Amino acid sequence: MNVTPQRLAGKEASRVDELIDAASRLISLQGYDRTSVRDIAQAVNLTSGSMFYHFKTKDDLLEAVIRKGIIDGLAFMNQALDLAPGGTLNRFHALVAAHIGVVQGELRHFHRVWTREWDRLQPEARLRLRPLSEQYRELMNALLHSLAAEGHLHSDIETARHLLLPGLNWTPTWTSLKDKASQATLAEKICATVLNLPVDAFSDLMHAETTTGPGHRRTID
Amino acid sequence: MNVTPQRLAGKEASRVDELIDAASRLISLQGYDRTSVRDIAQAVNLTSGSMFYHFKTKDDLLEAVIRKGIIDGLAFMNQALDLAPGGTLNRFHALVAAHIGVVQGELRHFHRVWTREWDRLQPEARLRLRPLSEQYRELMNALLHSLAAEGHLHSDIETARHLLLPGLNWTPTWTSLKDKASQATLAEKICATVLNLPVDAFSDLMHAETTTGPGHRRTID
DNA sequence: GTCTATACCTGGATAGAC
DNA sequence: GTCTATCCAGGTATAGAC
Repeated sequence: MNVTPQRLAGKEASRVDELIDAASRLISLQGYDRTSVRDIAQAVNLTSGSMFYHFKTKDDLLEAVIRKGIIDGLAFMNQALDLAPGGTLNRFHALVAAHIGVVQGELRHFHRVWTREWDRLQPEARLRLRPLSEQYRELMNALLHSLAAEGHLHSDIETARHLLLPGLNWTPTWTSLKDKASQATLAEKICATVLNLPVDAFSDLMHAETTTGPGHRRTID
Repeated sequence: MNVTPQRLAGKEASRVDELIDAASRLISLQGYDRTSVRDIAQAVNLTSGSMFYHFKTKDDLLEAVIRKGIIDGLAFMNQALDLAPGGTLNRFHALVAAHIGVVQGELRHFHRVWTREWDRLQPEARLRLRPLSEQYRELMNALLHSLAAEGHLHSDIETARHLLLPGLNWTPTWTSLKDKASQATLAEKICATVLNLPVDAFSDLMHAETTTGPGHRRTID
């Protein structure tokens, strides 16, 4: 909403952006309460006093971190969907892989702050961010509906989402996958699990779909 | 391990127990860092100074809370398994329902502290508690293996557990179920989802098993 | 065992010089 | 915009009386 103080001139990240970045990293690693304003300011070579020029309170900074996390995450997910081959199974896999990318990749600190510190937010801040996070969840929801419509998913959709998302968000506690390839592999395993299939069976189904499938995206050319 | 100061005489909970109880509630609601020793002490009509007679540090109290949470949770789960009718699907449902009971019932504050504050523990404390929490996870693991052996579960077992447990633990964020009946209903929905079945189909399968099933528990009488 | 008093520290936030 | 200096609230933990 607000234009950054130094009228977003060239390329160098504004102080606000640097602060948001450093805060995401430190809060993700130490937790909000254990991360002092002094810590964060120091990380970008500022003194604590100067931080309050850019953010009125520490809580405001937290909100900014989470907002950026959701927005960047959404962009990442949408981009993955745009690049995904047609066919519901392929798109499902792409979305799951993308979410794993968010949770394990460069956005991982933002995402962890989002999920772990969400209820440290002031109630009004939660209200402001809610529509954004709904959008995120809705992406997954839509795909689960498609899976059901095409007869792949037989269970209750809400319940499936309630198992899938926390499970995905929790993956960093038992594995750490920085590269896209291993993220895609994990995504296959998880997609297969949601459909109660062996991984190979899911793989085959998915690839079959790309070449001969219902082709929601196939052009007629 | 240690006998409580007042040689565990009659029935009244010792001070230590009261403190652990109050701490679990407050920490669950406010988070560890935002809950002061003064808060906790006051909740059981003590002054902060007196608390340090029972626990050397605040960290020790946190460890005690989590330890009790795991131990009581284990007891609850084992009891549920003992009472469950024979048949793997029934036992699976009983275990899932029991875990929901832990997460949503009287032990919910303990469980939340366990999952949310685990990484605030000192590394040595984590090491001490690890064997206990492994035991808990192993209960679910064993049942997923049985499900696979009997041809109900086709996906990778580890992955299934990695989806199931966080999903279960996260239920309080979207629903609050205090009574056993609605907990059992939710458990059915979740079991069905793990097997990618409509709820009714799972229900039928499960009840069929009780009357005619493979009967691991049926006696020959 | 529990209280009171207090030492000691670190946190968020502000004021005013530059 | 950033720094320095500072205020003040609140935290953990200890000492010693009762």
